[in-house]
Amino acid sequence: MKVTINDVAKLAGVSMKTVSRVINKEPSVRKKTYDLVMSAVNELNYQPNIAARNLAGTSSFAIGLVYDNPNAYYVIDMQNGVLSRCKDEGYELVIHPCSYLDDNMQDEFKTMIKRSRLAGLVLTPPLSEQQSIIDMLDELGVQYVRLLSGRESDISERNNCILVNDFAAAYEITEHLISLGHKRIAFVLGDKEHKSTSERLAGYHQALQDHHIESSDDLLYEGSYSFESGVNGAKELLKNGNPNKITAILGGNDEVAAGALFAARLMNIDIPSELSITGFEDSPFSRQTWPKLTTAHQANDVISEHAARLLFSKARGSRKQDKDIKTTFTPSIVIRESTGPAK
Amino acid sequence: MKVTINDVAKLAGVSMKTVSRVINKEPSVRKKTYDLVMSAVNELNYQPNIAARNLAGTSSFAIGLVYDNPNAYYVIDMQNGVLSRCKDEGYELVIHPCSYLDDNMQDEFKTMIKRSRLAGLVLTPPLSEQQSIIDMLDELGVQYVRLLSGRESDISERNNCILVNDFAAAYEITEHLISLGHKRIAFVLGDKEHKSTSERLAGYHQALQDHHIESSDDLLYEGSYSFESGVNGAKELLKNGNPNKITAILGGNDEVAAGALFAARLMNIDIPSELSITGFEDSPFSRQTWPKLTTAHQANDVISEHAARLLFSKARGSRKQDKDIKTTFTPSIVIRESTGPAK
DNA sequence: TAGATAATTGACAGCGTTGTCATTCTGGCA
DNA sequence: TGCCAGAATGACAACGCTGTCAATTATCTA
Repeated sequence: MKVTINDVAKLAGVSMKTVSRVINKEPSVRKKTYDLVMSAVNELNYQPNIAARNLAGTSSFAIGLVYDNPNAYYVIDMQNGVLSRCKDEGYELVIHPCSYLDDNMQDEFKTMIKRSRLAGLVLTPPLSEQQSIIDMLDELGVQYVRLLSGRESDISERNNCILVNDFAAAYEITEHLISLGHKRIAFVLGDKEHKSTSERLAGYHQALQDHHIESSDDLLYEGSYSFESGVNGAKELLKNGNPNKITAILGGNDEVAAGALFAARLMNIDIPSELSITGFEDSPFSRQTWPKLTTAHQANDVISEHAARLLFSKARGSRKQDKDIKTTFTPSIVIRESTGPAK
Repeated sequence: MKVTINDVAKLAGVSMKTVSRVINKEPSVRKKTYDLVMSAVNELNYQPNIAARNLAGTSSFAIGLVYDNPNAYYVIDMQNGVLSRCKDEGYELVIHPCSYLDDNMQDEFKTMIKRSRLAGLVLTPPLSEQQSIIDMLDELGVQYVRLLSGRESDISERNNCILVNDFAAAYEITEHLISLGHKRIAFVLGDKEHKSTSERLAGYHQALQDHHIESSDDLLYEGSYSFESGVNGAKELLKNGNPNKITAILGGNDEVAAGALFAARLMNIDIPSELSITGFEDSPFSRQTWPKLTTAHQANDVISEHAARLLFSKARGSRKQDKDIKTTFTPSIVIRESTGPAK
């Protein structure tokens, strides 16, 4: 019934260990031997037993994806990206959602890691930004790759980070609005603990400054990355102070932008003739609102796939960086119907 | 550094096997011994090694979640539900997305199962409806629980199914519309291969019949469970034949309903004064459209958690059904702003 | 209280790999 | 041809747990 490495060895007329070498692509196996073993593997349709490999080997054949993000689209994309890489490498993926606000989390997390002896971890924001987590992982000696919002320049330990340049994305979006004649551009910010929030804000500020438009704090709403926050932020921004002056709103992400759109509807403000709204990320969301959102495309599945690549490359202990691995991603603007000329 | 079962045994002054019994909650361990072992476990902060358990034991400490569903909200909910149960039971979750249209899928699937020797599988629709998959699993002797759309009566092998009564949900939604005075109620159906589609259609028909409203094929649009399908379906239904007569549209699910809403906007049709629209599932979607959707609430996380419960209970080989496990779920209507009196 | 039955515990051999280290080839060079 | 370094292979002991079955202890019955 179940085929073991011994069966393959017997059929190929070599030792167990040689089969092991072949399936692990270890060097110093003669081509002839390699082919011999492989044909036995195929003939018997041999599948190495993961549990045994995990037990016997120094590291396991599974990596973990750790996230604390309520956005379903985001998580799924991340997951699929990592998963596709895992499949290619013959690894398993262990999913670990965890709330970084939860005090027990760190313990539980530690337990999880000890139990499953993962080969490595992919950390997504905002968890990837938590120094306490990083410290713990370093202490435990666990490999990890962090997905971070940032620019190439400002991260020191580049070799285990994948960067998303939210600064550039925000700059581009803001510039797009400016080119449409907007001057009073508001921003409904995401959670302020998230690095992406400050990066996007910085990009926005830089664009304004470069175009000699003065920024003002009453154009900012400190919200969170949620639909509701978008609703509330837009309501607040549009009612307060100089309602008529604001001609464009940057949503912290697509959900926020969708919320802003919702609020505009409530207030009978037409989009885009009276107000332009933009998002970030280009989640399916942005194509399902009315009107469709101008946003910055961020291929989360591709990004996470590269994170997994990097992790495997590190796990293999290859010193030199794999050329196929891209470690910096810059979202690019997608112009749809939610933005138009300033009136 | 790493604590093994032997360390615990030594500290507790019992044999390895007794520790094993304790951590596996096997019967016939004296209370005193149990406490002794447990305190040793706690003192050493012992974590059983999953790989070793998997290798030594007859079945592994991991279950799989298999899905083929493009809906991120759906998948995430399912995943979280199963995950929360896994955590309680000390199991790992292996995620396995797979396209049921793909010919290689079945092979790949088989490989995956052989590799990881999962304790069981949770199958979500539409995969759970594929007879070929079921046959394969039976042949392989793999435990599984199916999530299915259906009524209690019509499933024979009840003991490994969790049912969602889409019939009742559709009936209730349709009745709601009828009570608002609607007579020409259209339905943008989901993928016709999905059981949920036929169940919802049947519930709709039954409600119409019970209220002596005649149904007609030109009130039906055969689409799929996507936003685009909702857009196209609504366009088609509202332009064709008797455009003015249709006063309500049932969306096959929330995405479809959101699409229909989008189409209505395009056609300058006001919701709900000119047209009522409803969804299914009560995904976050339904609260983020304008206006918010009347829909049927379906707690996918709770449902999948129960699926996992059932799976574990079966894996444990308990003959009698665990009383805590609910195997039938009936979504209940949530009335929001997308439905109103027929004009 | 003896004897029998049931409950509890332990010894030990795997589970299917990989790591270590010893052994056997191979080809190159004197 | 003979010798040697280095490449290729193999033998065997882990890895940390659970299953099996035997040994021990507690409990019950007459």
